[in-house]
Amino acid sequence: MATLGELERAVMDLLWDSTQAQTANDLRDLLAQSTGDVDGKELAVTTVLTVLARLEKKQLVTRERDTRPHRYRAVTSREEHTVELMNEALGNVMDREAVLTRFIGGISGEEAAALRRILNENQSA
Amino acid sequence: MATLGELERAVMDLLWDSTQAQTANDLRDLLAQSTGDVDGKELAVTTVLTVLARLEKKQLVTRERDTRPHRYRAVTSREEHTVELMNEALGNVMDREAVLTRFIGGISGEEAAALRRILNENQSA
DNA sequence: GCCTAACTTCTACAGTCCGTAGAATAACTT
DNA sequence: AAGTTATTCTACGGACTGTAGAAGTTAGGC
Repeated sequence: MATLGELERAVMDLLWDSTQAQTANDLRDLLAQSTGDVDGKELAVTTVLTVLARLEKKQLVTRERDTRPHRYRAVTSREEHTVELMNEALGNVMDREAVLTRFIGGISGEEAAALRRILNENQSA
Repeated sequence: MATLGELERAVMDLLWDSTQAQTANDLRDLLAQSTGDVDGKELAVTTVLTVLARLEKKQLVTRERDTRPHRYRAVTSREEHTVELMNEALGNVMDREAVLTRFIGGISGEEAAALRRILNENQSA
């Protein structure tokens, strides 16, 4: 699935956090703000466009080509994407159960409880 | 955690599949065989050594420096490594429960059953 | 109908990572 | 000491990422 670079990741985070489709200019401004640091660094808009084009090629974003400033949106939710990553990690392994056992051993009691709930719901469905 | 290249991954797979620590020469031979293809391509041993050095820097392998041909072994099991990857993927997300819900939706009934078992064991422990 | 301002695409370059391996160096063996 | 075997250094090409200027395109104003 190819891992994301830092800026690519930042852009995806912005797209995931907004249901609206965003223009490159919007994203550039949001990036300038969201860098926590007060360094108000503004990227060139072409930089953002390049990154968006690459994300589009990776099929992580789509763009509306009919509106004039093109508008971009994430193809899948952050959660869906995360699940894909998890499955990708799991993909190479033969003993999936062993992995899941360890994985569960590491999650919080709350989450374990949630998992139990989820599993039981699915079971009865 | 940095994603592995193809050769790095192949080397890790060999190390994970053998409890014995392996020398670079052993690994070179194993790689030549395990490439499925009959192309018996043998890498230069220095290539294998370079990759091992990089994996060591990434803290995925350790080497015994006292034996003369150094011997290399994986630091963690494949399963442990996979869990780390999964947690890394999960790390950026706020709504972990949503991810886990989707994740579970995608696994087989068998695995779901195994999960239930595991969760219940851990609960009573 | 043409011009300008806004927008998009093309091209480019430096930095990092990976596959690959020769050259140089170090360590045994006899 | 010389030869053999193993390790480290150095290097290079290709891919990917951050970055952005240059060139091309489009739509609305005059």
